[in-house]
Amino acid sequence: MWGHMSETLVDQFVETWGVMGNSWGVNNSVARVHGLLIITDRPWCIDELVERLQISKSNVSTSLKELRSWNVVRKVFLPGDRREFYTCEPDAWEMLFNIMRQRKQREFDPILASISSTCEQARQCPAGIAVERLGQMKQMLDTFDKLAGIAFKSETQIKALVSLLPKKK
Amino acid sequence: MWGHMSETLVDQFVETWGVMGNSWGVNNSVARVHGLLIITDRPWCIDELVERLQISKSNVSTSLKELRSWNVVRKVFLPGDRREFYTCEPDAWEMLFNIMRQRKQREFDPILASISSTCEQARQCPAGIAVERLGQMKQMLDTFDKLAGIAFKSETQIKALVSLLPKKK
DNA sequence: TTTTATGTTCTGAACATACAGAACATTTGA
DNA sequence: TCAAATGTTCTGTATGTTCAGAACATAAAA
Repeated sequence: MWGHMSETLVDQFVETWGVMGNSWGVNNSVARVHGLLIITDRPWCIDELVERLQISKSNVSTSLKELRSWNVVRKVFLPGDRREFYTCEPDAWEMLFNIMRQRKQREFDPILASISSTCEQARQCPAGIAVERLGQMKQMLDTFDKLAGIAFKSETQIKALVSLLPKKK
Repeated sequence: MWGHMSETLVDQFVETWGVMGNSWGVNNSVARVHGLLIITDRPWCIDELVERLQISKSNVSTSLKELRSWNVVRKVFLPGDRREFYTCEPDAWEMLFNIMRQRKQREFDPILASISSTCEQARQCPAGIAVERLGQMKQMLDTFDKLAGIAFKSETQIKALVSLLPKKK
């Protein structure tokens, strides 16, 4: 009806996306819902997702909430239908950048702040291995921070650059 | 005895490193052992770690095994001591690259293989949204694979490049 | 050999996470 | 109003993870 790929192949992709989520600390259901939205690229409502993925409505509901908080999924309304439909960011790279931005903000920035604070306190200590190592770590995190800043600011250029890489292996 | 930084600051760093591990799917004990080895930069034996971190010997033992499997910690023998000591990779960037290499191999490569296989099977299907999206995903993962290959091969240059970035915020 | 020092693996209890179903809330149409 | 449709949040159970202590293994010293 919406695509021409067999159900089995869609399942295969959804399954793989779920496994990938696991590696990255994303709940399996969340990742599978996301995978299905990605591969089918059309709006789904909750009950359809329940039926297709065979998971509970509450699970689908919370998974969608999570996905929206990562800015990779959004609500859409279909004319003449009062149900809420969900669809994912259509551009794969844009999706990736959204996720990276969020993760940096939630998981990296607080760590950098914490290390910086420890580093600051350590300035009163006499020099030594520990102080030196702490500085090294902070410097590495700072570099990461800077690189991320550059990448997120020049997103369009990065995507253009990436598209210039040879396509075929 | 080994450094001049206060115990409290070491604890602070170890704690932060543990939290950071959590974000990245690394067990808290594993990350804390690693954090302590990083910040003190000297060989520790199991019983010392038990005493310092107040966790069980079995926990320390398995944590060290895990860290060795990531190539970020290695055994060393001190002359006249039959205990096994453990120390971490001294270069922060080298450490990061080791971890990235391992994670790519364990968590990314199998996903890429799986998606590629699905993609291959989909070539017999008539064109459609799903097939197109699948191709997009594969292309993105391929690009990542290529970039990682380049980065790991030119590790030294990357490190040099990174060191050229302005140091202060 | 036996004992002691050192490390690893096994086991069960405590803790955390995932998730279905129930209960609740809200909106729309009768 | 009330009933039906749609979504969200709560609650208890099942499943998975973490980790201390016990049991086991190995090697050095006595």
